[in-house]
Amino acid sequence: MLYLKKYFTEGLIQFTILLSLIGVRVDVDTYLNSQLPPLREIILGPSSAYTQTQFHNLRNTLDGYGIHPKSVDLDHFFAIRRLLNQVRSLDHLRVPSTELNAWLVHRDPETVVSAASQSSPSIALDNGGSLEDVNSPEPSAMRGAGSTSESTYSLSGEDSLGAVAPEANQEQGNRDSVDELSKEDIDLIDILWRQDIDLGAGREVFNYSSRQKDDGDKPNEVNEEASVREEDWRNGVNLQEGQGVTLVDGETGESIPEELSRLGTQTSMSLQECLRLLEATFPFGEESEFQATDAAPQLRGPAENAPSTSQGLSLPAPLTQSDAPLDLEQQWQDIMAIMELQEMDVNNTAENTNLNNLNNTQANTNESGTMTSFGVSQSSLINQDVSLHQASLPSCSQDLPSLFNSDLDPSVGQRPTLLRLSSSNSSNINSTFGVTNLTGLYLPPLNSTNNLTSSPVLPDPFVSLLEESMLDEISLLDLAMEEGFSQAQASQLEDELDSDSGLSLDSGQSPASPSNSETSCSSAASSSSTSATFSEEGAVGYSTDSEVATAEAEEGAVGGYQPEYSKLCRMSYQDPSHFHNLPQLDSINHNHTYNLPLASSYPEQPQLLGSCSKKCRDKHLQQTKIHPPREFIDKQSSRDERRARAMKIPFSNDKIVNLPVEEFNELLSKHHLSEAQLSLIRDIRRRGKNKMAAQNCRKRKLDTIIKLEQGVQDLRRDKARLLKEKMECLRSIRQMKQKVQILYQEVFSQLRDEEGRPYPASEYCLQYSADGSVLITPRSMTLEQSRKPDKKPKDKKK
DNA sequence: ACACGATGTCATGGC
DNA sequence: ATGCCATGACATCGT
Repeated sequence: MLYLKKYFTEGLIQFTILLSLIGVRVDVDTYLNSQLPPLREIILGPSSAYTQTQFHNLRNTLDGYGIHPKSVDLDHFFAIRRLLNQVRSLDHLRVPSTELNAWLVHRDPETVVSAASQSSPSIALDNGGSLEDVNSPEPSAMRGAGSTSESTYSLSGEDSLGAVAPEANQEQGNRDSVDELSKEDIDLIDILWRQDIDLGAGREVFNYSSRQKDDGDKPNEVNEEASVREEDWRNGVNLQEGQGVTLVDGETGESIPEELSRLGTQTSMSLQECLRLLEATFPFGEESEFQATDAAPQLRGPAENAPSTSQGLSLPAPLTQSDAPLDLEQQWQDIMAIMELQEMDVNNTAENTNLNNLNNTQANTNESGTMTSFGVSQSSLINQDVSLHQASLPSCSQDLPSLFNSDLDPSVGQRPTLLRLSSSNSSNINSTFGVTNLTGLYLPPLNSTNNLTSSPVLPDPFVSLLEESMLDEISLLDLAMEEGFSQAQASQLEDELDSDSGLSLDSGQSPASPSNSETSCSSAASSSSTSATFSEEGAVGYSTDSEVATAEAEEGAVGGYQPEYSKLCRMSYQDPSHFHNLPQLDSINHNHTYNLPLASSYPEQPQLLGSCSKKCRDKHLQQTKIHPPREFIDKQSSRDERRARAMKIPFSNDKIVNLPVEEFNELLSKHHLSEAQLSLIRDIRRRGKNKMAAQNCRKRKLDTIIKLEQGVQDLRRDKARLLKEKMECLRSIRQMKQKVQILYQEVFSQLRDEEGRPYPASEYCLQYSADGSVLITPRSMTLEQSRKPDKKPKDKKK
């Protein structure tokens, strides 16, 4: 539980975030696997499945190797070959393009990474291997070439150690469950675990433990080592070896131990064989080739490949790259490189692997071909994995301080090229990560003590990455804004960009729908044989459909009563679905008789229908559409109509309601009506008009609500747009600051004191005066100036 | 039986 | 002063 808890708390969150960003399929089970043996099997299945796919390629690659010198036995050779293929296949299977991302992820939660590597067949192993490789500064007797690389990676080794230890712990836990560990092993595990807790603090101890095992293995010949390892694994020490061994082997940067551990975890069957294979293959320089060719390309992507292979092979490559002109920025680049080494060992290794691959291509044509292709893919992968890098950054940021503290190894500076590349990547990652999350953070470092190292200056790649990250956010906003900007998206954006509670627009569509429905209402009404045309207000000027016309003709062509029409409108307005319901629509259409003296025209129907429930009427209506008007008479309509009829009003309610005052008065004047009749007519007119007014009023209310909702949406869009603009501005500002920083470094590097010596960046810095002049000032002065606006211009002005 | 929405009606106020 | 309109409040009806 402790392991799980630790992993979850420390790295799982970040890891999950990264995974989500990357879209990589990383199962939490992988982590659990280390802890929970049963879960391994789950992984094993898929891995095995993958292996099948990979075999062909792997065999080809294996063929390229030919018989390894160590493999004396032909049978042994075949067995090794087979196992190797399996191992490779596993690697391939694991990490597609996304694997690179996974590798980075492991870097960040170092402990997690290692654990994941072991447990998860896919990614973690390689990482752990790389890390371990880095970690183990010990002389890798196994690998001559690896030794050189080791020194370079030693810096990162700490991190890796931290990462490795967890793996060991997890694996131990797993294997403990399977196998029993000796007290020594347990003690060692505990030590490692403690170290893991410190995340690399206990590196030495860990290395020592690993070394012991490794040393024990190393003295022995490959076969012996293999046997020893096998024994360890059998004993349950495998985990330790997986850890420690990987460390030892890791010196070469080879993830072999991890792979072996994987095999052990995945399939207990082939451990011995795997060990033999590994020993046979790896002990020599070929190991690097092996990884580079096999593992690197598909599985690990650039990053993963790099670690293992890079160590052995990478060294030359960096040197070659070192030739590249680094004049201006070397100082800070060196620093950056150091930082990057810790952080971006993966990247370096990847690049190294690429370089190594290039170098090796001549030696191994077959593999070289694959490698070159992979190298391209790797680069692409790196670019694609920007998000992942970002995710991994946090750990890097943590590492930075230590880097500064540890200060710089001259060796680091010696490898500017690699460092640069890697550093650029790493810095990008770091910077991007930090910047994305903390926009303002970047600048302070530039001005702050970091200026000494000039690490703050970010290479262009960083800018690009930053921009990409920025663009991603912006793109989201754009999408939201430009493309419908669904409320869900909008809400997400707001949640992401700004935790602004605000109104939930979820209801927004529903309000919008009414408006749509309203329009649709008109269209529907027109389409539905009702040629009614009503003003917004509602019911003015509707023309009845044919049926209505007939009804009116029958009834004496009373003016259509608008309320019904408005009713239709309202129905549709509120709920467009009503239109779809033909019966209702029909009823509405037929309802024009509402104001008419239906009693006269259909004296009988209303009564019959009135006795029936509305459902009954609906049924009746459906059955007998021939006489719709009868059925639509409701109480209220019938009430006034009946009253009018009872009062023997000579004209329809429709006319009473809708006629202009003048005409209405004329109409009344033409007929000799009693006071009761006149009163009733006025009441009918009043009620009818009030009805329409009420409908219009309600409609206006709805319209107002809709408009308000739309206004909210518009405001949200504006907000998103403004945020986008803000992001763009911030981006541009960052770019400008970067440029300024670069310029600063350039200028500062060219400054010389009276004796022609360059100013140490640690002691001096450039100050920008208000008049635009630039002064070089001791940092102590700057600190004082920050407190007091005193400036002592020193020497040069530029 | 109750809640809710739709609709109609009344009363009121403003234009 | 009258008519019209808008609107709140209430009642009614249907779901």
